[in-house]
Amino acid sequence: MMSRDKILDAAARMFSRSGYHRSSMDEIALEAGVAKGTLYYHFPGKAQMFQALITEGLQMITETIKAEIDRDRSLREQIETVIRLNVDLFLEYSELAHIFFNEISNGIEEDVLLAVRKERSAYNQFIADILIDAGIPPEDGPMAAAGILSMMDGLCSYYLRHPSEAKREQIDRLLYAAVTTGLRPM
Amino acid sequence: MMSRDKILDAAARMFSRSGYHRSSMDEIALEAGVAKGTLYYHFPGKAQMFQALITEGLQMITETIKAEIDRDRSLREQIETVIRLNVDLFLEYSELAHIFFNEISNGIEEDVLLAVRKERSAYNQFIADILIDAGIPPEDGPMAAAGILSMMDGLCSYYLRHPSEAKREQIDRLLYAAVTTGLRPM
Amino acid sequence: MMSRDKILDAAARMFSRSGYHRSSMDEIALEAGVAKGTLYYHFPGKAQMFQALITEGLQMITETIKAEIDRDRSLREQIETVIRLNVDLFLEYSELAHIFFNEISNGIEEDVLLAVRKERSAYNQFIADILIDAGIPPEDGPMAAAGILSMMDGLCSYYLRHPSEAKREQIDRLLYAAVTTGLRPM
Amino acid sequence: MMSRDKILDAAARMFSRSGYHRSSMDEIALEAGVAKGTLYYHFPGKAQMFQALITEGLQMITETIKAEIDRDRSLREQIETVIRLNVDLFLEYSELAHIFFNEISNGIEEDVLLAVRKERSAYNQFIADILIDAGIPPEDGPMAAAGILSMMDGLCSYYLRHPSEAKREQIDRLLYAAVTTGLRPM
DNA sequence: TATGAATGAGCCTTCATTCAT
DNA sequence: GATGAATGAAGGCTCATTCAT
Repeated sequence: MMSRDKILDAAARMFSRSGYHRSSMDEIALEAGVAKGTLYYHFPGKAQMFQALITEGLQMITETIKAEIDRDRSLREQIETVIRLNVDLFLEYSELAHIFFNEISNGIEEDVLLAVRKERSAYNQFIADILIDAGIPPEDGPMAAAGILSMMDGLCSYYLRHPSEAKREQIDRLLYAAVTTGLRPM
Repeated sequence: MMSRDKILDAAARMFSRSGYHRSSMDEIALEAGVAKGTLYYHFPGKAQMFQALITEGLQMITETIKAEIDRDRSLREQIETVIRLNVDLFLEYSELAHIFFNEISNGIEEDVLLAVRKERSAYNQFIADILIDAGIPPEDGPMAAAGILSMMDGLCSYYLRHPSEAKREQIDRLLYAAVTTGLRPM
Repeated sequence: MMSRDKILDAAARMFSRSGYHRSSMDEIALEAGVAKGTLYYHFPGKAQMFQALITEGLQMITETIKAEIDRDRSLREQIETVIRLNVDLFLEYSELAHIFFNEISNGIEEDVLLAVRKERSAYNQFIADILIDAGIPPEDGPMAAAGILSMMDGLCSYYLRHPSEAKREQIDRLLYAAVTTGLRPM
Repeated sequence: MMSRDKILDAAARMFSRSGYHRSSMDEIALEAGVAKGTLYYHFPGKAQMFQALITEGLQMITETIKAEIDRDRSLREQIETVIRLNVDLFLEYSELAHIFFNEISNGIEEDVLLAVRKERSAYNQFIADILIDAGIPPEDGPMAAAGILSMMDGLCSYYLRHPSEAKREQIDRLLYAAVTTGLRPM
C-alpha cells in the first residue's frame, strides 16, 4: 500500500475517532506508520489533507449511492436505500461525517474551507435531487436535504451514545418517517 | 454587573461566534473587559466555564419554554411554540447551540463532558416528553427528539449560510412537517 | 531586571553572536533565563522582537552621537567623533549592526521589514546630514552615507576576523581618509 | 547543457535572488529543471554547492578583470576599470555578491566556511594588490580593499533599493573618489 | 476580588539529507 | 547518471493554566 493511501486511511481513522483538531499530525503519522515529514511530502498541510480526504471519500460515496439507486425500482425502495447507505457511512465514519456536516470552520485556511463547503453543497444538492424526485417541493429541496442529513447525524450520534436504548433500524425508520409521514404516526 | 456575569456573557458571545476551541481565554477576558486571571478566579478552567454557561443558560431556556407552553391550548400550537422558541435560540446563539448539540467532545475534561452530556440528555428528554404528548410513540421519544433537535440545527445553519435562498418561516414549517406529516406533502 | 529587558539583552547578544536566523527562540529564551512562552508574552513574534531591538537600540545610539557631537568644535573633530562612536558600536554589536545594515530581508514579515528599513533610512539620513555639514555635496549625501556605513561594516568585520594583522586605529583612519583625502595619500 | 551546470546556474540565480537560506534545495532543483536527488549526485550538500559556485564564479571574474586591466594604460583607467567591472558584477548578482562579502557564516559547515573565506581573502588580496599599485600604502592594502569592497556592496544595495534617487554613475564616481580624493571634494 | 506576568507542553510546518531503484 | 519518495531534527508559535501580589 502506498504511503499516500496509508496516510489518508490513518487520517480518516483519526479524524473519525477524535475530530479534526484533536488529531495531531504526529498522531496521524504514527497511525499511518510513516514519518511526520511524509505527511508533508504528500499534502501541503493538515487542512489540505483533510480536504483530499473529503473530496476523495465523497466521490466514492456518491458513486456507490448512484449505483445502488439505479438498481432499485420503487420510490420507496430508493429512499430507503439512500437512507440505509448514508446511515451506514455515518455509523462507520461517525466523527468524519460529523465534521463534514457540522464542524467545518475551525482554523482552516479560507480556500480549503471554501472547497470543503463546495463539496458539502454538492452533496446536499445530490440528496436534494433525490428528495425532489421523491415528491418534495423543489423549493424545499436543499433545506430539506440539509435537515435530513443533520437529523441523520443526530440520530446516529444518539444511537452510538446510547447503544443499549436505541436500535439501528430505528434510525432508518425515523428518517423514512420524517420524509414521508411525519414522526408522529397518524 | 458582576465580573462573573460579564465573563459568562462574553463567553456566550465568543463561543457563539467562534466556537469553543477558537475562543481563547485571552479573547474571552478581553471581550468581558476583565483580566485573564479573573477568569480563573471565577472558574476552575475553560471547560468548567463552558459547563456553567450551558447549565445556567439551559435553565433559563427550559423555564421560558415551560411558561410559554402552559399558556397555549391546542397540541398544534404547543408544538409550533416549542419549535419557534427553539429556533429563535438557535438563530441567536447559533454556534453555542451547535456546540451544545454536536461538538461536545473536544479535549474537554471527562467530568465536564459528562456533566454537559447530562444536561443535554435532560433537555432531550424535555423535548421528548413534549413530542410524546404530541402523539409520538414513547419508545421513539428520545431518538425523535434527538433527530428533531439536530434537524433544527441543520436547518438553522443552512439558513444562516444561505440567507438569500432560505426563509426563516421555512425552518419552522419543515420542522413541523417532519413531526406531523412528513417533509413530502401528500 | 524585568523580563522584557532580559529578553532584549539576550536577543542582542544572540543576534550579535549568531545572526538573526541562527538564533532560535529557544536559545534566546535560554540565554535570557525565561521560558519560551515569555518571549511571546512580550513580543508578537521573532521579527517584532528584532524590530524592537533595532528601534530601541538605535534611539539610544542616535542620542549618544548627538550629545557627543554638540560638544565638539571643529569639523574634523566632529567627523572623527561620529566615526569613533559608530566604530565602537560596530565592534561591540558586530553581528547585530551587520544585520541592521545588510541582512535585512530574510523571512521577516513585510511590515516589520518596512519598519526596520525605515529606521535604517532615518539613520542613514542622520549620517548623511553630518556628512553634508562636513562638506559633501548634498546630492551625494545619502549614498555617501550608505557607502561610509558599509565601509565601516567591512572594516570592522575585517578587523575582527584578522585581529593580528589589523589595528583598531586603522579603521578610524581609513574611514576618515575615505571622506576627506581619499584612501590613497597624495 | 549538463546537469551540473544547470544546477550551478540555477543556484546562482536563486541565491542571487533570495539569499542562501531562503533558497531551498527544492527550489533550486525546480529552477534547474532536475530532480532533487540530482543535486546530491553532483554535490555533497548545499554548502558545498555554494562553495563550488563561489569558487568557479570567482575564477571567471578574476580572469576577466585581469584581462581587462592588462589592456588599459593609465593608473586612473585601471582603477576605473576594476571599479566598473566589480560594480557590474554586484549589480547583476547582487544577493550572491552580498552573501560572498557579508553573510558568510550561517549554519554552514566549518570546512566549507573556511574554504569560502579563503576565496574571499584571495579576492581581497587581488584587489589589495591593485590598490597598492595605485598608490595605497602596502600596510593599508588589505583593509582598504575590504573597505572598498564593502562600500561597493553598500552603494550597489542603496542604488538597487532607491532606483529613482540614485544613478548608476554615482556609484563609480563615489568609489573612485573614496580611493583618490575623498568623498568630500576640496 | 482581581490582576497580569510568566510558564511549558504541544502544535503545524520546513528543509537538508538519504537511499532504493 | 539521475530520480523522487521518505525521513526526522529543528523551528516558530499558541494557549490553558499558575501564582505572587
